[in-house]
Amino acid sequence: MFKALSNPHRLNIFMRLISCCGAGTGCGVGPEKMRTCVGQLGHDLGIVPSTVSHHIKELKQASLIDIERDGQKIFCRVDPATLKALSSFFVELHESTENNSG
Amino acid sequence: MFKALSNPHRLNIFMRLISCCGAGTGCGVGPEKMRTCVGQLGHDLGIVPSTVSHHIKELKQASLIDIERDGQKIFCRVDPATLKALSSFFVELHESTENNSG
DNA sequence: AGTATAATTCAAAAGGTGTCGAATAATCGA
DNA sequence: TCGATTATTCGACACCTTTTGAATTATACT
Repeated sequence: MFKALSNPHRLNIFMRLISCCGAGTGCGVGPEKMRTCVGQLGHDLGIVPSTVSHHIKELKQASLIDIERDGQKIFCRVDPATLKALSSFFVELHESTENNSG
Repeated sequence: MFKALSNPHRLNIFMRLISCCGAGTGCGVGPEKMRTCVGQLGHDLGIVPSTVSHHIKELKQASLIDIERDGQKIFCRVDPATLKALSSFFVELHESTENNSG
């Protein structure tokens, strides 16, 4: 997961997905302005489709995002379970060190 | 920071520092069993000193750890501010998506 | 079927990363 | 100062990543 987030483009994609659509809602659901597809991500980030596709695959393999086809387009959303796990992971690390410092 | 944690050896070092010593206490303080130096990390992980040194530098540059010399040895500790920042970062991401899903 | 749109796969080039041994620097103890 | 211990720097090599264009696959529309 850290490896997936270590690339600036992938982190951008991840943050974009966080802000454009809730982790539980999924992209492609709701009005058009809440949708984000692979092509749109590439256009906004200034990278060609093949590169976006590669990064999307990496994020998916790391379980950071889910993908779903809707017609010709493929929509992405953050995986809520993974985000929650990441959050818990760091909270627990932080708490474990807080205990030792007092 | 994600780049620094993306390497298995560096993540191992980071986790070792988390568990062996509190982020606020620092290594090299307290009884010997709570100390962890560069050489010990290398011995436990099965990698040569030069490689450990390289990884330590990467972690330090990412502000994930602090280093401190104590005699011949160099002791490491987790940077508490960075760990707290990481924790807050994911907690906020998680909360922002929780709001959207309801 | 034929065309257009969207995304993936593939091969290749360019650059980055991880690893180690040898050499170097820093510290301690005698 | 000398030798031992500890860690860093450097050079080199192998491997991995990122990126792109061209070709391919999948879908939609007529």
